[in-house]
Amino acid sequence: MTSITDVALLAGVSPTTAKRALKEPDKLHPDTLRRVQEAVASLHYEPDLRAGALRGGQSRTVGLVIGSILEPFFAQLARTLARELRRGGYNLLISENEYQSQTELEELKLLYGQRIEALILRPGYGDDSREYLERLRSRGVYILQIDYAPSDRAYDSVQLDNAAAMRHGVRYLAGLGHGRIAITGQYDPLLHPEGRSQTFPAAMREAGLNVRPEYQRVMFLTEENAYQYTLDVMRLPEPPTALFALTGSSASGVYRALRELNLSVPGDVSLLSFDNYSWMELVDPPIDVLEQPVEQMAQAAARAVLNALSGERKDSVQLQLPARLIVRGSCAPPREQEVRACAPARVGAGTQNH
Amino acid sequence: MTSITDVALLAGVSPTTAKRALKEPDKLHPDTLRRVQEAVASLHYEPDLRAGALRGGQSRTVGLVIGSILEPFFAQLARTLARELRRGGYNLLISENEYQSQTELEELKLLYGQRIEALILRPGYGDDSREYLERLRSRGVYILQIDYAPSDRAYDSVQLDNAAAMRHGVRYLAGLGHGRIAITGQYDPLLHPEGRSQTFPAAMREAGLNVRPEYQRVMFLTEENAYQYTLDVMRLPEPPTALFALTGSSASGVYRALRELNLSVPGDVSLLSFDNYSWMELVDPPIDVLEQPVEQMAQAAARAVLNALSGERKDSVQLQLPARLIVRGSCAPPREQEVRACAPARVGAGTQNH
DNA sequence: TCAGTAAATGGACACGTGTCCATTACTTAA
DNA sequence: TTAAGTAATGGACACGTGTCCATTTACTGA
Repeated sequence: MTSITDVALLAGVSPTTAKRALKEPDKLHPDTLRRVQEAVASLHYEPDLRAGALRGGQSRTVGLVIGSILEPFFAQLARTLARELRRGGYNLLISENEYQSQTELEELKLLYGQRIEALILRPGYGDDSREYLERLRSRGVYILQIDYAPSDRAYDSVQLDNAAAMRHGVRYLAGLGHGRIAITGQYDPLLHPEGRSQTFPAAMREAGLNVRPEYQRVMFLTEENAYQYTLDVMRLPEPPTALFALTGSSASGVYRALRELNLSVPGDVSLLSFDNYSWMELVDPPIDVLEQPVEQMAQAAARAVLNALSGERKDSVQLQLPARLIVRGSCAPPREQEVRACAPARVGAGTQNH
Repeated sequence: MTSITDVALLAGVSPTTAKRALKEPDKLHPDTLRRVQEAVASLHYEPDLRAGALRGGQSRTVGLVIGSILEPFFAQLARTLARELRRGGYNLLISENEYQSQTELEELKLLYGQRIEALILRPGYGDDSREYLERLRSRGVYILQIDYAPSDRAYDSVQLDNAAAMRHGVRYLAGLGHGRIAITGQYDPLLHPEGRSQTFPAAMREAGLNVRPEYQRVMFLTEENAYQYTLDVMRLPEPPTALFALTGSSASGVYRALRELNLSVPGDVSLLSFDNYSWMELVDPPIDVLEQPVEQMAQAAARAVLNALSGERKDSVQLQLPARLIVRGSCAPPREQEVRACAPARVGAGTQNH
């Protein structure tokens, strides 16, 4: 392992001088500088960043914990974050928690083992990891929640305005005449913490609608779970007239199940989804979506981290970005008999809607 | 920053003893062990892995350079690799090269700055990075190529049997009667190095078909490029009767362009794609694919790396896994007039086919 | 020529860990 | 009681870097 000492030896100078040739070349005599540079070149010397970080006390490293790298939303987030942070001189360590608090804690410990300076986290939030986060913060790690943040505003956060998006989505479906709306997942503070299902009941109430207990199921946000859920819920005596997928990959599972059940969209059931993935405009009908401003979120997050680490500003960051509804054709009014079936609820709702 | 020294001080023992409480607890007197453990708990001490790695000379870190984390194939690869390597006690650093040799070199340098012990690489391969790889190897970094490897077998590799897959795909299309086949990208050793377009001409020759120069274009494997390519090539006087997408996200771009051109699949043009993404069976018609055994590739790669790092075996690894053709309905014989139009070529081919 | 100053270089140490070897305390056998 | 052996603990150093301060060299002006 060639080190700066080897370079110094070859160039016939002290290690300090050799180091200066790399960091402050203008402080060296031109001849010395040249000699050292030649030695560096001939030995192909490259500094050990870990050693430097150890001495300097700063790792120049940021940790990222996301739900799943297979979800394109997170993949794009990770890519942009990595790019922006690198531009600011930081490396990004990526790990997954599968939305589960269980695996989260050990991921966090591993990251702290690398002495990350900041942590960008899609929280899964068991009590354990919650306590650990607090410890991280007390050690000086800047913590930024992304994609979801509990209501207590304990840490900075960048996320979609989930409540508004849910309101928007539910109002859109209710406006078409839907009363029996089901979402692919139910909020649970431990097992399924996220801001969409959490605000679903309120959004329904505002639209004058009720959440049907038989549509509720706590589950992780995977395609497979959404598939199974759809199969089950569409076989109920009174199936939903509209399905609302909380993530893009959930939508894929929903769609697959509907196909298998030979149900037409939007004839038999309407479909609305979060995220705007490119395949969603390729299916027939193309899917109505609530698009997240991913790029914008990632850049805002990167900026918040770089700001915090440069020690410039101390004001709390609580960013909520708006979703954009894109209508393509997967949502339509429910069939006549369905409308009649749930008319009472809807009529009562009509006055409160808006 | 609390270190083992702080723990030792609090427990009233030497740093060496304190360390032993963590690594070789059975060598300590029970009382001492307890005292140290209490100190560790009350200080919430967690070792600095970087410092340990520095002293031990081993970083327990593996680097991964892939084309794009947005390509689900790579995302799944990264996930499984991370999981398997972690099980073996290694961390995975992920970075992207966008299939370009230009950005690759600086990614590699940053990774070596972290003193990775092994490198798993989807090579982009400029001359610069090629030389740098050789240097990495001479420094003891184990190098494994993934998804693509030049024919020189310079390093270990795990990849799809691209030549066989291309043969399979072309033969399938030719068997349906297609003569004008276009692939979404053309091999170029510098700008577009990958094993599919590289072996396309040979596969066509074997089927007795010619590669049309007007279908050839060097381009990165992005959805957008595939989209633009499809628009252009389908507007030629003699457009292809079958499109062969080299990656799953390319297929998405192709599909979008075909929709925009109001071309029906497989009526106007057939579509075959690499990768098997879940949306591909949701579109109408569902897409015929050559599926890669992603999971298997990732596990083989992880095994190769762990073996090499444990110093057990030294035999070269040159793994080529087979693709699986899944027929769903996006490929069909070309229209009558098309068949007639390219009949001469095809008839000549018929005798050589098989 | 000499003092004074700036430029150029070198030495010692610290970061937090792991390893090697030395030291002390305690047990066992003759 | 003593020597030998083992258990338990401590001290010194090294990994490769960055920082601080000391030292040497070159240059300027009177």
